[in-house]
Order: sequence, then structure tokens, then C-alpha cells
Amino acid sequence: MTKPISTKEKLLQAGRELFWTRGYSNVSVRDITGAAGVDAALVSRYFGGKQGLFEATLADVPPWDVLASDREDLLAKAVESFSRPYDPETDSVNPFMMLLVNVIDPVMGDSIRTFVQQGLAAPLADKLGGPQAQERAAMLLAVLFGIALIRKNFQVQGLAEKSSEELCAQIMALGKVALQFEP
Amino acid sequence: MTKPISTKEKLLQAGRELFWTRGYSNVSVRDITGAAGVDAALVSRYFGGKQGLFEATLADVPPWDVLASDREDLLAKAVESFSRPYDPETDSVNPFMMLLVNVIDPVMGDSIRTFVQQGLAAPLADKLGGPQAQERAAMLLAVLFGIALIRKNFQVQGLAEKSSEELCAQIMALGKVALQFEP
DNA sequence: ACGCATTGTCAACGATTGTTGACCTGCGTT
DNA sequence: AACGCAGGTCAACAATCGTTGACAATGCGT
Repeated sequence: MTKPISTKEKLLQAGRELFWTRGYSNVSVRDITGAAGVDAALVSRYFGGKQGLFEATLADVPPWDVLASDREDLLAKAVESFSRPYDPETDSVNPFMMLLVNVIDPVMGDSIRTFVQQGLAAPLADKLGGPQAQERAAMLLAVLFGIALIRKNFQVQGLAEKSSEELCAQIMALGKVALQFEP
Repeated sequence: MTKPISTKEKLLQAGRELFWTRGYSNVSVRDITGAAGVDAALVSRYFGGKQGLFEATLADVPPWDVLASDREDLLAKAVESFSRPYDPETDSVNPFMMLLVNVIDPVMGDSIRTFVQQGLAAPLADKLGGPQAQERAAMLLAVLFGIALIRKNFQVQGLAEKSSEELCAQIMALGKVALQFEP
């Protein structure tokens, strides 16, 4: 006996699914309410409008679990958390995909940029510590996002069809170099 | 005495500027014709519609000059051609930015993916040759696109404000590792 | 001067967008 | 019974979208 899902929750789930995979501006309110099976007016009632629903899906993103791990296996954890969700068979609704898809958006781009800065780059730099922490953190993110981009968005042959296990060693090697920033 | 610019050329220039920086679906025909200072109906007249104008801006992208260089300095050329257009002071209308911005698009995404596959990944793999050429080419593209993404789209502090000269050595190091794919 | 093709202007079209307010429906309280 | 109120439905709104067709203006060849 599963608990009945409230209408507000239905909208949140459908909104996350669609916003996170297609991008804010490419999804209409009626797309979401259609998928959720509810009336289009309820988005404005419950969330104050389309923008409010998107921000609600942003608000319940859990903090990056990698930031809570030890310094030693930080790289391995980071590689895994960025790679596994992008395996060929898994669906592509995950926070990193959401960032990639919505950073382009004319309305939500700024929100995404500050989200990445404050939720990923800055805490990762803090965690790394040492000289050039900002630069090394940004370089690692560049490697991780770049591979995700090539695999799922560009779907380039040679990476798109490979699993995260096959790629783990290679990505780790890249990550190690990225963390050795020497100006 | 400069040659007068035809209306068709005005539309092409304005379309490239806007499509390449904001994305196909985020630009309206009236945005383009407004910037070009011409009537909105002329897009359909000259290019058969909005989609035709976008494809016209795609058609005149020159082939990647890196593919014509020697094998030795291929990596250096690739790094430079991907990094220089993303320096802080330069404007961001360039083919790589166009690919990043439009690969998300629900209408044009497929065109962009095949463009990347046939215009970048496949010829680069041919150029590289040897075992795992596809994988090594895709890895190099991941590094290059990732850094561009972090610099210009996410604007992460630590990379966004740095010039391509400051980053060249570090990107080269990453590129060398990317080209050493060992499964 | 005439005819004709090209080029540009204008208004309007049907479709879709996000949002709103009126209305109905149960349910619990007084 | 009367009331209030949250939850949901429906039609409609103004705005914007890409596109079309009718019409004026221009220039060129004959």
C-alpha cells in the first residue's frame, strides 16, 4: 500500500523530470501538468508560477556527497559520482545533467552559475586547500563536466557507449593531472 | 568605401550572432530581424523560415583548421584553437560556443550532434590513427569542451578570468593524458 | 515609356505561451 | 443547517511565436 501522492508532489516530480532533461525554456507549463495529469492552473496556485516550480526543483537538490568524504578518496568518489549517472542504460535525470542543460537558459542561467559556484566549485576548492585551490577545483570540474558532455549531450562515439567502469581509470588519470595545477 | 551589405547578408550576420550565443529556440525571428533592421517576413522569403536561416549559419562554418596541420603539433594547435576564443575579453561568438549552446536544443540538437561527430570527432580520430583512435579523440574533445564550458558558460572562478596563455601549459598536460587512452 | 522581376512593407493568420479569476465540490466546524 | 475553506476545473486573457499573402516601390532591359 503506497502512500497517495499529493498534487504538489506530482508537479515537483514531473517538473524535475522535464526541466532537468530539456531545459527550463524548452518546457511549457502544459507539458508538465500534462505529464502529471493535473490542471495547468495549479502550477501558479502552488508554486506562484513556472519560475517558482523550477526553483522548487532546484531547492531539493541534495548537497554533493563527495564534499563529505575524505581527502584521499575524493578524486575517486568525484569521478564515480560524475560518471555512473551517465552510463548508457541509465536515464539522464540527475543534478549534473540539470546544470549542463540549464546553464544556457536566458532566464535561469544566472541561477545555475551561482549554484555551481557556491555548491560545487567553492566547497571543492575549500576541501582541496593548498595553493591554487580554486584553479585546481575548476580544472577537475572541467574534466568531469567535459566527459559528461561528450558522453550524454554530444554522444560522441568512443565514449558515449562505454560504461563508467571502462572509463574510470582513464578519467582518474585526467583528474590527477587536473589537480596538479602549476602556473 | 565599403561594399554595401545585402539584406540577406545582414540576416546571416545577425542570425549567427544571436543563434550562436543564445541558442536556436531562445531566439525569435523578430529578435534577428530587429537586430538586422529589416522586416520579419524576409527570413521566410530568403531562407524559407527560421530553421533555414539557422542551417545557413551552420553551412558556412569553416572546417576545423587543426585537422589540416601536422601530427606533431596537432595537440598544441587544438588547445590553442579551443582556448583563444574563450579569453575573457573576446566576444563569445565562435563555432565551439555555438555547438555548446545548441546541442541542448530540442529542435537542432540532432543536427549539432551529427555535426560534431562528422566534423570534429571522426576526422580527428582519423588524424590520430592507431589503436583506440575514436576513444582518444573523444577524450581530447571532452577536455577541450570541458574547459570551454567551465570558462565561458559556468564562469567558474579560477578559470574564467584566466587567459589562454596562462592556461595553455595545463591544458596541454591534460590533452597529452587524454590522448594516451589505455583500456 | 512600357513590362517585368526583384525587394521591401504591412497587416493578419492560427498556434502556443504563462497566468488569472470565476466557479464548483467536498469536508469539517460552529 | 449555515458557514468557511482548501482543492480542483474551466474558460479566457493578453502576449508572443513563425509564417503567409496582398500590395507598394524600385530598378533594369527592351
